[in-house]
Amino acid sequence: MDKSDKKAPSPTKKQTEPPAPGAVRAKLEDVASLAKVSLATASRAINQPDIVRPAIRERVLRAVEMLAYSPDRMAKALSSGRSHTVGAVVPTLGNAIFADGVEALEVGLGARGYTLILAHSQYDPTREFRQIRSMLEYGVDGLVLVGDSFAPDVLPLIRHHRRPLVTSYVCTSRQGIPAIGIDNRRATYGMTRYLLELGHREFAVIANTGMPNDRSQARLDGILEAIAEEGIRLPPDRIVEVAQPSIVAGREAFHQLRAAHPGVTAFLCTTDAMAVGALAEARREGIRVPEDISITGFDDVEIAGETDPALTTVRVPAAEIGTLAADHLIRCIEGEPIPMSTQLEAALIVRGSTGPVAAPVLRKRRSRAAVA
Amino acid sequence: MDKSDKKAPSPTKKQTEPPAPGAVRAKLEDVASLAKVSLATASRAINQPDIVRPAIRERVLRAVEMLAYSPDRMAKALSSGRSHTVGAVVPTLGNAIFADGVEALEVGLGARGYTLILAHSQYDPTREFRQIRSMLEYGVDGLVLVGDSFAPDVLPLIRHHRRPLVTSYVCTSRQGIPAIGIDNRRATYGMTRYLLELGHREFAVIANTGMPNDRSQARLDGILEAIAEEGIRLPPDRIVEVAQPSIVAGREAFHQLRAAHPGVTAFLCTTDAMAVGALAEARREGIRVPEDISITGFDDVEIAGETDPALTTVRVPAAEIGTLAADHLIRCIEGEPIPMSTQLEAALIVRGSTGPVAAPVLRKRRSRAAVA
DNA sequence: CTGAAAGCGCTTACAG
DNA sequence: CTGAAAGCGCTTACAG
Repeated sequence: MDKSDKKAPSPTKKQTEPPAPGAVRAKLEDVASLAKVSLATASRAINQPDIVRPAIRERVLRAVEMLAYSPDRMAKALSSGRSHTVGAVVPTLGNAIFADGVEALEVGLGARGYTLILAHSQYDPTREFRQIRSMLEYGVDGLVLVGDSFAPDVLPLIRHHRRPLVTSYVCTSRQGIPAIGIDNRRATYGMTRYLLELGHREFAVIANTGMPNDRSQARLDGILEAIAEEGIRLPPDRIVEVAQPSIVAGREAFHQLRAAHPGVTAFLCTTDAMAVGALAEARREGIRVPEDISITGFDDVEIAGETDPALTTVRVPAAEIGTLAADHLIRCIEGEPIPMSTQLEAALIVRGSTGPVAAPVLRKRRSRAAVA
Repeated sequence: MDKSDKKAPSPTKKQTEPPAPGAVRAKLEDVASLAKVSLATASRAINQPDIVRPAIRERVLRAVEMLAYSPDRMAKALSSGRSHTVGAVVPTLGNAIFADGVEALEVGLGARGYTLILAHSQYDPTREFRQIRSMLEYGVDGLVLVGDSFAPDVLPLIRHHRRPLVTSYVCTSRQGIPAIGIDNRRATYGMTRYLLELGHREFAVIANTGMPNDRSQARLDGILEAIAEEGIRLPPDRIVEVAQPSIVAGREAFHQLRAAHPGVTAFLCTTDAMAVGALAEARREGIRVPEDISITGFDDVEIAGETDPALTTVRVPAAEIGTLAADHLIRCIEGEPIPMSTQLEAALIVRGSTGPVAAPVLRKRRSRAAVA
């Protein structure tokens, strides 16, 4: 019954380390019999300590120690109906706001005994649907998603499995999903107003709306709304829609926009990565920022503060989103009420890449408008 | 027994979509009775189709369709002893090489029916240990880790659970773990030889070895080895060790090194992020790159190709590492043999941030050395 | 507060 | 090729 059939593996073995390598993993039954209690009591001593007499509890806990017992979570999940698992599907880990959000989510989940199951959709709704279905089959206790638009079957499927759901990076949902995030539209609206006050009237936008992306769409809408109030409309050829928000995509889009519309003074990007690319391309073409043109980003990733000039952008509180998503989802899983809408601040971060519009540009404006 | 107790939810309901929202999730037993076969046969028709008579198989599969049956993976795991789950713990998602690696890992796993359980350790061995233990309790079928140095109890624990293990971002392990990655030491050795051939003799290093990090340590060693062959030694104050490989950390380290050692002509960073910071700081201080000094990175993340000048660096094939890690681990789980060491190419990418050492610098060299 | 027993939803020898 | 039954390792009413 003891390890006497094994020679002492090493003379340094004296702490509570895993039992002999050959030993088989202990199960609750082993704990129970070693502690001379029933299975039920052993289970209770571990999971609801207060409900069992101290003396017995101690005996069980000691047995747990001795056997290096760790519960089989699959069995636990099957019998209790709860897997203590949460699924998250994000568009990509390549964008720091998602990487940071996922990190915070994992920490928040882990702190409360939940395990994270992660997948990324690459902005593809079909992939996203499959990931979600797979997680549901897996038995996740809840789901955190991104945004508010999904493949048509997604929500019915989740409801069918009766699993709570939380969405993130947006602050409201039209589909009745609790949301934790920012108001993307309002953020770019504010950003654009700031540019208008600086005197800008000629705008162009680089948006990663090439793939379904309601956050970027909302950002684009916020821009259009703000300039519309000043009577400015943006012809379609002043908006470049890219699929992946990369630096290179930003660089190319900027090059194209600048060539077609040399009179534009303000280039708004719906993502920092694209703005970094635009900035790099402007430098390469000898265009001075912010003297000749202004460029803005969105996200406030680390590099945004380190470019030359540093980028004016909007801060997305990614870690906070992840932390709150974990908290709200767990509360939801455990039957507590949570707010349907949690709006976090999306601060406008003004740095060196934006400035007052240069006087001469105003002259060009009318002629360009005529061309369009 | 049928859904006649519910009014038709909507007139558009005709495809194979989830059953009425109120319907309870079907289990294998429901499938079996609908198909008029035993539980065992239903199970076989789904999991080992070839072993069951075609007519019956069809009947079962039709029942699966009708009931929108999806197996309970927890139950499956408990009874089969395999969870079809793989755990991965990486230092952080903040570095693109890990984000990309995890993405590829997840894709590779998903393609073969495995689910990814993810955690990050923030370079903390104690956290890593806890994550691993939690995953093992969880019942993962295998583990992918990073590097070759772990908290002392990690390997015994994994062995105790008899779970296969693969490590990544290094190409060999002294602990007998199958490894998939690059030869970090050799990569910086090559990089340094290249700088030596350019005429550099005064070096400084910014390394993220502030936290345990055998990859960065190996990179540092490669540098020291190469210069040692030329009879050059690096005094400790020419090496700045930072904990987190951030842009800001690189900036500060560069500032400090440059102030203390103005004669240094080559600054090697063990990470692109730090090199980007160093580059930015050099620009701010009016130091020309590569005319006055050379700066190198490691990783070849996207931004490395977009700085001005673009960064000379080493390419880490992160996606390939993730893909191979998935493949090898699954093969290992399924009892197939795999190579113990898989070395991927770590190409030296020469770009604009490095150049021949400037003549005048050679003059300064001796006096500076005297100062040190 | 404790125990005997049923049950979670599957898989898989073991017989037929 | 198919079925009846045991079993995976826990939890949890239900009695005492």
